[in-house]
Amino acid sequence: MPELPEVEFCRRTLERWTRGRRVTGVELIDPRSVRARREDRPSAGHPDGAARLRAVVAGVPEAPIRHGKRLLWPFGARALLLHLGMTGKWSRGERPPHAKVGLTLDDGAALWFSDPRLLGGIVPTTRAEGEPMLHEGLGPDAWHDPFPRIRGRRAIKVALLDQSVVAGLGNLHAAEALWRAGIHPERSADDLDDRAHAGLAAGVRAQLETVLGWFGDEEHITYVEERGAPNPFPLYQRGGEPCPRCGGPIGKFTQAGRTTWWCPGCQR
DNA sequence: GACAGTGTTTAATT
DNA sequence: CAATTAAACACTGT
Repeated sequence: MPELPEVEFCRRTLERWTRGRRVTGVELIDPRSVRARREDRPSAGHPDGAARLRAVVAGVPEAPIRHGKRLLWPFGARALLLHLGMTGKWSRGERPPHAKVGLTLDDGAALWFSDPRLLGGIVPTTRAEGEPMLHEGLGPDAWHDPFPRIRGRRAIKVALLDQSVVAGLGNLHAAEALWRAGIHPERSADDLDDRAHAGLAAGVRAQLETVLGWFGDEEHITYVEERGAPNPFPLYQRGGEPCPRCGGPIGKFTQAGRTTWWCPGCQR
């Protein structure tokens, strides 16, 4: 369930699973997961998805490239644009529930794309067309690129969720980054001085670095994903619990239709 | 049964 | 024009 660190982990695992391999089999289990255009909704599955998918993976798989939450996975001259949506996941081994696409490799391994809510998708395209699709409408990558000076009257948390401002942050990590920076989620971007902006950039970097560090380079079970795994976040789904920094109760409210968790004691 | 949920797009509204 | 809200997508878990 992916924001930038989870998508980056997905990128690394796909690269590791397929380096030096070829795809020998493709199974399109649910045609709704393959789209003709990036912005298409699940109800508009690609009319010729299976054939287009097969044509792409006939090439030699290369390392996927990430920008924000999108991945471009080149296979020679063709490529797949991947988005995980809310519940998309690539796994290896046993076929998971809600598997939408299966790939068989020449080492016998099976790779699966599963996505119960169908908010993710796969767009078969060419490398040439995929490159602009990877970046279209997105601001600088929150991890690789210099953090932008955010402007506007909007609440800073809402601006952080706007992928055209900065690409890769989602509801969870945006809230945690603001907590790290000690900034109130409803402050407007224009209201932040240079010092607060620098703190925000540092908070985002620290948040992403921390979560990327949890994954490391090896195959790991991810936190919230495993049912019953402990929640490692100080704020996420912890309304009413004490803030680990100031001890005050964590609060939550709604912004732009999403739940914002925050600490009234240490976010000004 | 009701509702929230690590996402994105489009339309409607203020 | 800037910004917000609602709805849609489809399904699981509480």
